[in-house]
Amino acid sequence: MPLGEFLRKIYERLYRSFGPQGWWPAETPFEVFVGAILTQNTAWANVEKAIDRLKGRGALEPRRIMEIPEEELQELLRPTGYYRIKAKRLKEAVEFLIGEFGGSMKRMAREPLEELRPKLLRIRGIGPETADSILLYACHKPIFVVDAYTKRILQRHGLIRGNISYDELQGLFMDHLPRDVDLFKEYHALLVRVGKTHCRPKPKCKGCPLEGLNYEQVVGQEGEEACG
DNA sequence: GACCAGGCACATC
DNA sequence: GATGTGCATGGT
Repeated sequence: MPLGEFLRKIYERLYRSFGPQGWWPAETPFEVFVGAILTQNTAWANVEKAIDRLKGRGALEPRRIMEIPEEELQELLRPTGYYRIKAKRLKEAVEFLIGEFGGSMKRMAREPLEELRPKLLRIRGIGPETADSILLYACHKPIFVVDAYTKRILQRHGLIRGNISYDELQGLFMDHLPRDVDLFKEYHALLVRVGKTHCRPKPKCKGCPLEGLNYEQVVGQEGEEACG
């Protein structure tokens, strides 16, 4: 079975089971920008607390972020963990946004993907997943977001080995699926959705919509350990 | 109390 | 290029 067909099969099962996820959970593109940084290795519930604190201060806009003293910003971000480093990272990222695009997410989104992605990656604190989250969910660019769940799920279902790189894994989706923004948004959100419920480090395969799906079996090779 | 969460930078081999 | 470590709170 071609890889693209298998990837579509996964998507179909997830979508049928969970429905549209409507990602990213944010009111504005700038909120996506901030959330993408704050959620690094952090439970989303804790990110929401920090976002609410920023909103409560009317601080969820580029220039206000820059005005807040760093120690104060640290306190606002405390619930997300890594709050000292995140306060610094957030300021650096917002500084870039203001310097490059006058603080306008709309203007940033007008920049072509091929030019914008390298610029984001040059910011300290923004790695591939954070950059791609911003590109896809705030700028609506056709790029696939890879995260820990993506890797774990595909590994458990026999598509990849554990030593695959971010770029390779991203290419796997982008080379075998139509480059459709809405599809990419929904697909990543669904992977996180199934990951949270079933594909933890300790698998909870009961009731998982992907149960029994294994690429190695499908293509008739020696079966690696399937999920379930 | 251990384990985990929608990573990333930096050092070292 | 692969591997190891620091960063830190809050939920299960």
